[in-house]
Amino acid sequence: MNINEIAKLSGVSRATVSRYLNDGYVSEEKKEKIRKVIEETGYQPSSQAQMLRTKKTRLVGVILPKINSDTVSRMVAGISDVLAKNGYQLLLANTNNSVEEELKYLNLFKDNQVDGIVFIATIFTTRHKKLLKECRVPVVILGQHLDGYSCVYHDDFHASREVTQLLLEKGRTVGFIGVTTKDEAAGLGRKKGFEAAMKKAGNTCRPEQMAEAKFSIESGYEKMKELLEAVPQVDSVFCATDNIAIGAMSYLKEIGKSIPQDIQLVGIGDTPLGKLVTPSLTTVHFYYKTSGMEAASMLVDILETDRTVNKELKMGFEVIRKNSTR
Amino acid sequence: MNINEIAKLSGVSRATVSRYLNDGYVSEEKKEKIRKVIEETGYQPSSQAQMLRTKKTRLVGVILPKINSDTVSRMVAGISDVLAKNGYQLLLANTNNSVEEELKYLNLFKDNQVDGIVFIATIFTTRHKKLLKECRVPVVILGQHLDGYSCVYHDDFHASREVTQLLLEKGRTVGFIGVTTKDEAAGLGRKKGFEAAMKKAGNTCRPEQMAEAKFSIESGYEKMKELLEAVPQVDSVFCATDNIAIGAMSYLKEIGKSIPQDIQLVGIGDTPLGKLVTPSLTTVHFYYKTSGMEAASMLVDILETDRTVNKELKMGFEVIRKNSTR
DNA sequence: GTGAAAGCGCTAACAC
DNA sequence: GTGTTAGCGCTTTCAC
Repeated sequence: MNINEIAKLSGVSRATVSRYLNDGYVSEEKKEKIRKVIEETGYQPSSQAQMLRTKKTRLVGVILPKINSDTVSRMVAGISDVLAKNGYQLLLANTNNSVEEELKYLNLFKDNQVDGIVFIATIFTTRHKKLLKECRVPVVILGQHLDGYSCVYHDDFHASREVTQLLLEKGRTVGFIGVTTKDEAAGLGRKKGFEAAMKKAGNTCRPEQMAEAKFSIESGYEKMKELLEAVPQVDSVFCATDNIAIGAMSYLKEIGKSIPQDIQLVGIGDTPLGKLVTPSLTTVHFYYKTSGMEAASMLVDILETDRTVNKELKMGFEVIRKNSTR
Repeated sequence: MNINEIAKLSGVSRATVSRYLNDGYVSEEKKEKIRKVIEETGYQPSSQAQMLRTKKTRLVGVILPKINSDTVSRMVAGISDVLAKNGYQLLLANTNNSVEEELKYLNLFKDNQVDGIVFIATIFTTRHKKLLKECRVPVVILGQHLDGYSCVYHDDFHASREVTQLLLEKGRTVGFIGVTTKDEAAGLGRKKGFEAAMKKAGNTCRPEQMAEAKFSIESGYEKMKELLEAVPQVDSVFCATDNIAIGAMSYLKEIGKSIPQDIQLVGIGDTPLGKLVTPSLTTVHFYYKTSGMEAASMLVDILETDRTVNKELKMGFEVIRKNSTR
């Protein structure tokens, strides 16, 4: 069933059917005829032919490191809602945290496989930047900030600083468990926020009080152990993610430390887990789903208006004070 | 940059370039020339034109109820891996648990928008079945069983039965908190498994010992409260999902019941949360990511071999005995 | 308002 | 092995 058959059955030319489907510049009488035929046949225009002809795919590529992650899947939920509402479809590219895969998809998408890209980035290598520059379709970066590109990101610096200040209200010796600073947002941004708060309070953090974990509960457990062995007098610990904090908490409970009396803890991210551990975790809520919606809106806006001006949107946050702090 | 320009630059016809790109039936000499031109120009064939010409999109539509859910996102991770490995791309359709949206996407995909569909289903209405029958592209159903269709599903019945048996080892009065039986898998299947175990043990479960919750922690909390008020002597509770069990647990802890001494609990799903609550939750592990991989493999197999025979794959499970049972 | 005709970029007969 | 040619299904001038 194609447009020619519909035209024949309706007794009009295929151009008229096309007009009916698009601008609607058709007499009422023929409109009605065509409508009826389409309804009877269940005709759907071939999106492939439309794509070829119009050079628009109405597809948005979403490149992300890991779909089965709480934060990422929330972002995708937001992206998906906005795209659907605007008549775009979502092409999902899961890179499994591999830089090579990221580059592969960026390269695949960059020449009009899709109309636009939402890139949930982790780190930017020079190869990333090169490919991004070569991109012939608009890109919005989500979760990271990159100069010269439209992006939606979280205020890691201030979130981290505020939550550290909370620790400092009742803390003397503060430990830090971060993640790799190659990650500008969760790594570098949160570390700087932590340091800013410490400096302002006139407190110091020697290198042995600082550890670098992976993004996992297990790693949080390990690093907490190492940190406490190196600096037994620690009475407060900043963890760059909730998962790390939860791992740290489980180690502390295991060795009989009471939280927050002996040691207080904070995380960042406000994951479901953090609400359920005992004591519940003091953390920062980031609006992940909302940021996904914002990024998608930004992209749709660029797509619909051919605007080229870059926007940078820093999302707010909320400190969630629970029972893991004194 | 299109195939004509590449042909001109390489000094061959565009058919030869096409052969180079596809079957490779080209002399070494010309191969080399074409290779060089493609490398220099960074040419990528237009996938839209290929789709139109070949009637293959190399796209698989994945229809799912909610992407930001632990089980679904794990399935998608598995699907995504297998599709990528086989050169397919993943078109994500998030229905937000709306039947209308499900039908919309099924309708959208059914006439060759995509080469195949993975449908992570919840419930099947007659309209679902009608649309599925009209589908001109292969469909694999994931997470539910539907006669006459290829599907990959979890053994809810036996999982539920086994975990109930575990409760019955040390339990007398067993409560049940399920979910809607419109959901054949998590609702009906698990309920039947529970009842089978009860019957076999010569135990009975009166209506007031059975509740129906939504898929949320909050709902588990509510239903546990109602159940305990209706039947105070309950000493064991079967919960159809981990989240429900976690909600139930938080209510029980709140009113000072000790788990598992006063009341023992089981869930199903082995979610990350269940490992972290205190006491850790006895549950059943389903291989969600693996089932996603299996479903995608099944679909790819159908796509590559034009086979039409339906397969039904029931995935195994593992009972995870933790500390919420006596 | 409507139809004829061109052509998007590619693949697949077919002829050589 | 290679080139010529037709045509996938649609949209978009252009002329009427």
